[in-house]
Amino acid sequence: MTDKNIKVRFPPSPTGEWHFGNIRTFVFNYLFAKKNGGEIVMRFEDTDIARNKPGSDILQLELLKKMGMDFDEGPYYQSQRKDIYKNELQRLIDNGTAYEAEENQAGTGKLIRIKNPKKDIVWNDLIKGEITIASDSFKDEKGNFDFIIARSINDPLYHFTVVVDDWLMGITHVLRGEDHVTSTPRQMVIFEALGAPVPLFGHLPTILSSENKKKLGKRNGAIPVREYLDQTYLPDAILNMISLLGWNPGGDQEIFTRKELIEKFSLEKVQKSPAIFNASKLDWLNKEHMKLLGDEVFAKEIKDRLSKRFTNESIIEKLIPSIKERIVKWLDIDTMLEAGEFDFAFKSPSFDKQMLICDERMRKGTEVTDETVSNHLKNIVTKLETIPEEKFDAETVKTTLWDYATENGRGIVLWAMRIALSGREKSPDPFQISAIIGKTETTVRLTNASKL
RNA sequence: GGCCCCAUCGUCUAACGGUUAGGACGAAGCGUUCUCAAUGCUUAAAUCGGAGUUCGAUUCUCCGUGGGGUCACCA
Repeated sequence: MTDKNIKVRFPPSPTGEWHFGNIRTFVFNYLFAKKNGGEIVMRFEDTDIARNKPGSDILQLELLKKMGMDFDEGPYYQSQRKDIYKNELQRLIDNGTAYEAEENQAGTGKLIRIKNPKKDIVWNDLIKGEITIASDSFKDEKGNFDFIIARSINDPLYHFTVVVDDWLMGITHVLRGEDHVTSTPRQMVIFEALGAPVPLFGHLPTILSSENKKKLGKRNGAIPVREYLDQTYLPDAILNMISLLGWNPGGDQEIFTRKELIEKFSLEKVQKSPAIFNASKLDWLNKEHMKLLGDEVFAKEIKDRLSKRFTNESIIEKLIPSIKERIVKWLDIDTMLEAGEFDFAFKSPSFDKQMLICDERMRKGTEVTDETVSNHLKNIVTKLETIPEEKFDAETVKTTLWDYATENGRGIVLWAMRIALSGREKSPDPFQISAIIGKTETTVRLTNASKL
């Protein structure tokens, strides 16, 4: 079911970077357009020169690209369309729906106000249903019912430029944040004055900050989406996360590919009430999406990152499985790398001999001396000597040592072995380490430790 | 405050007017285990309140309460 006539828009103002609240609106427009075979127009609303941040349009475009969200038309810049607005403004004055009022504050001309139709304005919101707002609500503090649409004939304001553009660009569906609900009747009045068809409106519930449950914004710690990308969260995981914020196709499924999201999206299933962004779910989703990528991608990411510090490729290769299960995002590999968590694989550890003795919890009351530990390590070496070089894998090492460890206290024996091999309190198990570093290195490290 | 919108576990949410109100994240506990992870199992956790309609309301209506949005010569 596609409708070639559907056309939506992305209309950001270039005033900074997007957070989840901003991009969520674009995601829903994107999903809606893709689902229905519609088109997307990109348009920068930069009529307030004072608020614009130079370069942020580029940043926003880059983010869209990184997220894999494309558009079909534009980007337009409203600042380059002043002639169009001027003509339309003049037309409204001529047809009597708007008029020039008092001098503006800047003293650069006369304000243009639009006549209040003095009626209830009703529309059927795609998400919220029928909404009625009386045009009397346009009244400002000074009691003026006719709201301002331009500072002067050369200086149009937001409501006016939006309407003119949506009309001229053939926008059929305006999907935007709930914060625009009260500006919708004003814009409908402008559409009417222009003699333009009114598009369909759908107002998405706001995303609230977990901090103070207010609309997400720079003030309450809204993190730019770019930072999540920088932290190597997957675009598809972010897309999945955002989509589920205020929308759900109706079942128990949580993991959606981009394709599935597009297939299943529908405005009817959009929630009416605001949602709070929950970062820990993103971690989980990201992990799930990494799994979807497959083993080769894991291998490549891990190799690329480890080879920045280490050169022994066969060891890097052996490290892959144990890394794979520990990470939530690619950046975690770098973090672990910097924390020295992989050093044991490439060089002998140095550690204090106290560490070889496991703590009370593991030795369960048994007295352990340096000497017993030393003997255990020597015995382990003796047993490992019996394994042929080519059969020195984790499984074989384990079966070779298991009974001995069990008889003498697994906590005592295996802890000592693991420390002797890794020098770390937290690491993969000693059998895996042995397999990674190989027979020779294993026996050398164990022997050295037994002499401490 | 006026106007508009909304209301299910802590969070995201599911449930033709009939379900022991389901799932997921997170949390807790247990199992496995030498550690950390991972994994498996288990548990706790919600229909805002009050009327009404109905044989029967999470679901429909009204009132209350609560939350959010918005009230610029910003967008």
